[in-house]
Amino acid sequence: METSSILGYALLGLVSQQPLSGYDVKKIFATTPMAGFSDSPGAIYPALQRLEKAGLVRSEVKQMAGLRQRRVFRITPKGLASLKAWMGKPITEEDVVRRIGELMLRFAFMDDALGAERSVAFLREFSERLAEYVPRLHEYMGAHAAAMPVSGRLALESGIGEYGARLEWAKKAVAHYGRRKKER
Amino acid sequence: METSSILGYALLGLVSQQPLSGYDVKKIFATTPMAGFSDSPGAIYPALQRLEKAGLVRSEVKQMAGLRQRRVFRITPKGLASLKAWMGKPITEEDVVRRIGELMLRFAFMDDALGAERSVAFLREFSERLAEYVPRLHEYMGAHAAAMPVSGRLALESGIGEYGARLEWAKKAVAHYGRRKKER
DNA sequence: TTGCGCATGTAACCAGTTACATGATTTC
DNA sequence: GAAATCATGTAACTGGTTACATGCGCAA
Repeated sequence: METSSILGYALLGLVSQQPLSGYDVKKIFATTPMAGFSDSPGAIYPALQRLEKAGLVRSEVKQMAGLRQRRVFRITPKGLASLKAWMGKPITEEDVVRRIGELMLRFAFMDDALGAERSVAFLREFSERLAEYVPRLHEYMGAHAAAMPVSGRLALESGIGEYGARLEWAKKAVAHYGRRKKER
Repeated sequence: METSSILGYALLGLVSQQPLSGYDVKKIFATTPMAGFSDSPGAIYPALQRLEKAGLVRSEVKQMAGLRQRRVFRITPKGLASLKAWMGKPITEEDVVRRIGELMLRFAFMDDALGAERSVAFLREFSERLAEYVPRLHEYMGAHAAAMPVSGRLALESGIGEYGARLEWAKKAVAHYGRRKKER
């Protein structure tokens, strides 16, 4: 199974929802809260080319009325399979500690790609991992606070706060899905 | 003024507090919440070499009693100047949107390197930028929530929650410095 | 007619990843 | 004496950054 970079999966996720040109992607990265990704053409176009070479997306040139030509990318079955495999991987502690951004990205397209049930399962697993990790951060703080420089300690507090916010969010999100299910 | 990568500044910050070997750094990245940085030798040793070539750190080989030799790095005046310049840069909205991790890193060594006053100034500026950005995220949510996929909307909510946590933290941190000042 | 937004791409460079390689010292 | 840990490094590869290059269509 082909694996991609984070950017690759972000692109795969985007084109899984709707066909997009490189320029569309550029606008998304430049103007929506999907920041963190570079909106430079030197990042986006080669990444799309790599995905196409790997058979995960395919493109066709369209010239629309009046406008100049655009190369529009859409996901292939193989691409969708790769996206789903990436999303469906179990969540490790390493993921939580070092790749939290990737986890959020995995979730961001999940409802469309894997459905509500798998999304809730992801959120529960995510909560579990967070619920294990947050106390570990507190312990670390307790053990080392005295030896740490002031701003280092504060920065760690910030990190703990962020992880706490993620945990709270995950619980709320599970509850949200619970309500939606009942409503049907 | 030499500029470095994020990793470069992280190393500079660490060796500004105490002399460290590459292996010490490796341990820090592997075992403390200073995660996000790779603890692989292929990242750390070349980065230290680059810093030395740029004159920002210097190293000497020490053989300690019984132990095998270690190459210990310490910061140079030029390195300290570079670190301070990086920390002291004004905080842009771009920083808040796309480089929030770098901002936290800038702060993490700030008290030692620039002192309490500059640290508080940084926190205030940080709070301001966040206080501008968080409402913008809420507006975006209000305007686009209906058109967004479920998990996309939830992921955005998570992002908003994280930024909110950072803002709360920054306010608390300013207050913390305020108390410390009074105590003296 | 100048300039901006749309739209796509390439090329040189650099830094980080992964994997490999080596050898000393300590611990079981 | 085997295994784990200490400790430092290199090399091939890959992907992202920065900068450059091009050209269309539209509006002032």
